[in-house]
Amino acid sequence: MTNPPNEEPLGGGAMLEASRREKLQRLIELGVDPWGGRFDGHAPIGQIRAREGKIVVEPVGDCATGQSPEQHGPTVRAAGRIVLQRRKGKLIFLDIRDWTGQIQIFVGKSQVGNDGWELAQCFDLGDLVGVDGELKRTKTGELTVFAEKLHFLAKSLEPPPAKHKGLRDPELRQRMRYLDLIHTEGALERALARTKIVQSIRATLAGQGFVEVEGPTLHAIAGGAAARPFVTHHNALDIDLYLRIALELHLKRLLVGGIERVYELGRVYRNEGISPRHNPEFTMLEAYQAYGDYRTMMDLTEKILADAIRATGESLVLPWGETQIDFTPPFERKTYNELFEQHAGASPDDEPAVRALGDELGFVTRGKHIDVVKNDVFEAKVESALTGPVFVCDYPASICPLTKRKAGDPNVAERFELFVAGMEVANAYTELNDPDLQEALFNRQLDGLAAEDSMARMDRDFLRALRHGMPPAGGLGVGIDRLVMLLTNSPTIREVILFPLLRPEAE
RNA sequence: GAGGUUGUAGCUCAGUCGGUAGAGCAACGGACUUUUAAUCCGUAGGUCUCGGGUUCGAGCCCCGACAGCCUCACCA
Repeated sequence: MTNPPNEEPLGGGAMLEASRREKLQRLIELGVDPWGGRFDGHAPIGQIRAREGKIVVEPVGDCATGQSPEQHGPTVRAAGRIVLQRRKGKLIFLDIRDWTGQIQIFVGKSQVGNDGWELAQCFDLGDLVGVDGELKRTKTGELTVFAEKLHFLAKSLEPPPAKHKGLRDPELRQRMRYLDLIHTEGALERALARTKIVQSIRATLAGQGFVEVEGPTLHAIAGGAAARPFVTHHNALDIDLYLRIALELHLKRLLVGGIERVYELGRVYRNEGISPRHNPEFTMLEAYQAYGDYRTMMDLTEKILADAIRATGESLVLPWGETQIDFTPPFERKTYNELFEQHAGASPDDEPAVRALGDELGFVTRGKHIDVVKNDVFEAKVESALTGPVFVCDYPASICPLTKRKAGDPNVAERFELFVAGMEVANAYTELNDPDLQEALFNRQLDGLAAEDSMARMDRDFLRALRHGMPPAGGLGVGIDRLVMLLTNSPTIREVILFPLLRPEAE
């Protein structure tokens, strides 16, 4: 390539793009639209590969002379992105990839003719092309489409990453997820696995008679969880609104309204930090079943998980890092106190010992309710030990403001959290439907929590709904992103969220 | 928000003691009709993240900013 005179020599990146633009120009001169158009009748590459058995080998000639036998294969049409290119004189070997697989294309000058050969001279790595040809094997046995006609479908003007190492920089992988999906081993599969999991969850719930609804994402009162909300503003009404932090309170209104099995699977927003397990927007499932309780939701949880794993085509024993997790139901069921005793090294009923543990761990314990201290200790000492899957059952009532108390023991709430690999992936209650107790719990400031962080925002309409009578019910929440992490062996939430929050790119 | 760590060609990465900026892939030119990360010959490509400072001299040392990652905090 020569630079026009009187112009600055191009830098590396600009030079790479210029060479591609030159080929784009050449395509136009050949009368080819570099941006292609509708391309009918092509088969997914995975399906094309499955037709390998249709290749017929006729041993013509003499085997003794080493003459290669004649092959006849099916005529196929494929479309995909060029991911590798090997030019060898008047031959080109292309590897093209679509979302079902990858296959080699043989382009010979005499086989595709001068027009086809000229077209192939305009190919760059990353271009999208189509091909008609015969499916056969090469001398070395590689399944190959022997091109008879080439089609240009779209030009790629940016150079792709290093052809085998791909994108390594996690920042680039997240900012340019499109490149990550193309070039990172397993990235596309993981994205599609997430879709399969979500589809499976919807199918399981539908099979159990649940209906899906869409609650509001803009809330006047952000309730249903203890989290700081994002604030936004409605201009016409001139009011501040909050992005929802949970689905709970509106779904329960629908329970009052007679939608007896109801769920929502959608995005919630929490104005908090980012970590390998947290993204400010994440996907939550909440499901409510009238006349059930938290045990009903345990069975449902097991079914949702087992179905989802089967939907991804995996066995119920899944790899997780260096270890494995067995998701075969039923999952272990242990009480909170039992696990506390086992892993924290103190009796949960021995208040001085629990407080001492809290002090030891560096928590502020003074003036805090014993259950808050106990839960701090639990989170620090017990949760990480729960490789699970294990249902942690029967939480201290005072840290569960939306949960029904156990009959005969007002200090214990009918709640479970499902832990796997030290992560909470599900949280379920026997839902509190006593409006007076609910109001009292909203009113009671939880010890040690600032008002803006607590559940203590009063949603009066929700209480009014409860006063109209909510059926006793079981409710379940599942963090979909974390579930997908576990089911796809992904160490960070950023691997399973296509576009995680990043600071804006500097200009 | 705090601490640690990383930032060098389009991508992946080297860069010694502070002394003229390196490789592989990709690109460009050439050879090659069954390659497999093709090979071989040649060419070009740099605001060393940004801004200060120390120094005769900074990719390297110091200060600050920006961004990613890790740990912690908030939280699920």
